[in-house]
Amino acid sequence: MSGQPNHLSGERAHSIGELTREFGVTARTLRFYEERGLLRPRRAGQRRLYDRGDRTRLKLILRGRRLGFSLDEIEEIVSLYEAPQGEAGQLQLLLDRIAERRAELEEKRRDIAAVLRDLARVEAGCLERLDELGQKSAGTKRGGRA
Amino acid sequence: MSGQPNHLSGERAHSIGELTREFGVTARTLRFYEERGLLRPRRAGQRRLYDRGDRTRLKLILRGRRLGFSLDEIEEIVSLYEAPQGEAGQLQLLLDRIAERRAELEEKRRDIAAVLRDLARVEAGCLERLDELGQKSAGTKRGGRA
DNA sequence: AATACAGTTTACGTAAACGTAAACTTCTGA
DNA sequence: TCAGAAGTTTACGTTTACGTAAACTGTATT
Repeated sequence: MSGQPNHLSGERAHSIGELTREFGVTARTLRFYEERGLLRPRRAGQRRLYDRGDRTRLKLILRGRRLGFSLDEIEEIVSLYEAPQGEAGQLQLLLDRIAERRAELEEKRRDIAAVLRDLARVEAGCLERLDELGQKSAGTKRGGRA
Repeated sequence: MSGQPNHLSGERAHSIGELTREFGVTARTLRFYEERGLLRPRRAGQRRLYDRGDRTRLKLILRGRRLGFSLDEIEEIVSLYEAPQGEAGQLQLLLDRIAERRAELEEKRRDIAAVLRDLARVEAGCLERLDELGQKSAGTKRGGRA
């Protein structure tokens, strides 16, 4: 008899202020996401109460944001997670959309690899150059003459 | 005696139209990037001419864009590639900035891994469900009796 | 009762990254 | 010579993702 309604199991719900501190976003942002339909915290009177599910969703949202997805895209991605378990046709559509997203993500991954590689090259050049400088000035700095 | 000025070596320069087709961006975008200082094509009269260096920069820009970096950030990253070979202090600063960017990129990489993992889970659920459906309707569809 | 604090709604403001329209030039082929 | 294509500048418009200010509510503390 373990219930689904999270607010009945022993999970503390969080205020909007707690959420802002925990995730480093402003209250405005959380309200905006709610207005967009990305979050649906329940209410205690007027006050918003965020349970574990809301926090999970928020994590997903912020993850998508860091990856440069628009809120529309994020909505789509998050909705994939909470798919309605439809019939065969729906499932196939879902699989297709998953495949699309996967392709995008893998492109991003390649992009990241490329940038990291480039940065490594620049870094190597830097270190080499620093080494040269170290050679030349050996004796004239810190290690002077004693 | 191989010169640096690219337009002197045997490299064809490209018009703005060619660039738009090659990279799938609009002319407005290219002009905007130039206005922002991200690109500096030379001119033949009024017309812009993009050489290999410009195309390389554009690739970097678009890569950054796909990763969700702002144009400001992209400018910073691209500028790392064309560092001025300064003295020790400058080099150290450059190394620091490279480290920062690397950290960001690695966070993005983890984010991507997480989303891919989640998508894989959803996909597995889908396939399982599809399989169940396939079992139940076996015989009543396409594979009838024959 | 007064003050403070956290939260609420409503609404206008804004920065980034272009889109779009207007009016003009420059070259090229018929 | 003239139409059409490709390019140019100038300038205002648009979307996204919030920021910010105003005015109000509820609860707790002094």
